Amino acid sequence: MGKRILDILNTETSQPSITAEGWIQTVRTSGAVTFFEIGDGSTIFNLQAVADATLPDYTQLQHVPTGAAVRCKGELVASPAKGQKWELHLSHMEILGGVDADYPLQKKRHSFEFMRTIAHVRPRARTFQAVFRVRHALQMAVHRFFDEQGFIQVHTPIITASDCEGAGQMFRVTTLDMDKLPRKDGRIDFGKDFFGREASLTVSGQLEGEIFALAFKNIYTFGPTFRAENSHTARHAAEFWMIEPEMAFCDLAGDRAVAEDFIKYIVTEVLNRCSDDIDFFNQWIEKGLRDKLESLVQAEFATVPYTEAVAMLEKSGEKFEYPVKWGLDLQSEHERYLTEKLLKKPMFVIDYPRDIKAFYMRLNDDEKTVAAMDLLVPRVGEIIGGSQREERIDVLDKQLRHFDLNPEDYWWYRDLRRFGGVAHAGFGLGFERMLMYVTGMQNIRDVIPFARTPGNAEF
RNA sequence: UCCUGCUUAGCUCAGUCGGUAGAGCGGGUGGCUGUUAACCACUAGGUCGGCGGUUCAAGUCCGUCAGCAGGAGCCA
Repeated sequence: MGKRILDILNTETSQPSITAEGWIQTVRTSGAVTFFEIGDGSTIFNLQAVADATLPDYTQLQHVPTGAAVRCKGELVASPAKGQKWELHLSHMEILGGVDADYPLQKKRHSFEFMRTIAHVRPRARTFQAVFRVRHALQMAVHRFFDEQGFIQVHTPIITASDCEGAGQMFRVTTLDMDKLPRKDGRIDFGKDFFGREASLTVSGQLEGEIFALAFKNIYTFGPTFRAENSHTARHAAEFWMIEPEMAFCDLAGDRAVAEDFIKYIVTEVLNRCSDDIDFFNQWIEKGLRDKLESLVQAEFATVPYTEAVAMLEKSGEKFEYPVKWGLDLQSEHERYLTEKLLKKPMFVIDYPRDIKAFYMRLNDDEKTVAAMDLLVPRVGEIIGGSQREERIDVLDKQLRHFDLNPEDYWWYRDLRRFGGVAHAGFGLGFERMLMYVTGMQNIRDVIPFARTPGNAEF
């Protein structure tokens, strides 16, 4: 195994003899000299390999196609031309894997839409190499942050028989024979199914996360999440990854503090570890991306109660497509106006009306609002949603009835309030949405290796 | 599910008022002593998404179906 391209390019001195392996990104011929750019995914930059007529089989090798897998040997020397510090003067090049004529990647820009149809070669393209390097770095940063803060990661179940999750349409999991469904009283008898009851793929690990928070104090989940909504937007996928920390002995202010530290930490990590990739996105994908990220890290996040946010919007004089009124949820145009135009920095909106939020959020003393928080950031809008959880069992039961839910279905969730229950809080962050924010990519399908969306599960 | 838009060469697109199908990139061939979105010349490459209609004549107008994308809703 030869050195990675990244290591070769970071060499301090010239090298009389090195081996480099990778895929041909592009070939240029000028007179008696041919330039091959070779990449292996380790960095946004390619290694320029230079060949002339002294190379054995030079005339054949001039025609090595884009995409070919090669092993190169030669001398690494300082490059006389601009564009790269080092280049490889070839003494030998071996083609390990050729390329058929219908190789779809060309040395030009393709539409992201076309790239989605060739997800098996898409990771070879520069933009996607950068996306998936950053995806890895961001993921590592998430684990590192929580580990350093003393959080325990919990692997909450992917298959759930709990119908208490109640956040959108769920995918059913079954081993029943679809052609011969067992029936009882005219309805499908899920008692005959694998788990003896209806089962689905999880839409959230939060409720199970609360169980562990009430044992380990600070925990987080980071796993796949599934929503069967027929959503056709750039921000929705049927399968995505979600991060959900949960902290016991913690109120909404503590929740906010963790969220702010967390976002700043993971963005800082990406800036430090993927600086070249961020430069690439800054140039080709989103102008001003680097400034956006660096100012997020510096900014002191604001906190505005929902009631005040509504008042601010009402007296802004701004014309909105959707109405602004106490009791209505904020539309993304409202969120963006607040964070981009009015405050010009990340902001938490807290204390939302109880009727537009979930049953488990802690009821405030005014009995009209709940201890919820959304973190809004410029150019994206909502990126985190969280709350302090209702720990008082009488109030929780009242909330369940208020939302027409049956307390018996939530027996273990209620037990947590009877067995050493204590104030606790948490939040959820869609990993791909964060990745979109950090890379500037505008479609969630382009930050997931193999995206699942309605009608699409080819790869 | 609703609304809007798109579908023309391998890819990205242009195609005017309805009148013989176009460019760039990519492929092939040749040229150029250092290129970096290389450049220059030549060349091959088309069921204009499917079906139906209007018309002397449809890529273009109308209807319909399909696929894709975006927006809304829902949310992460």
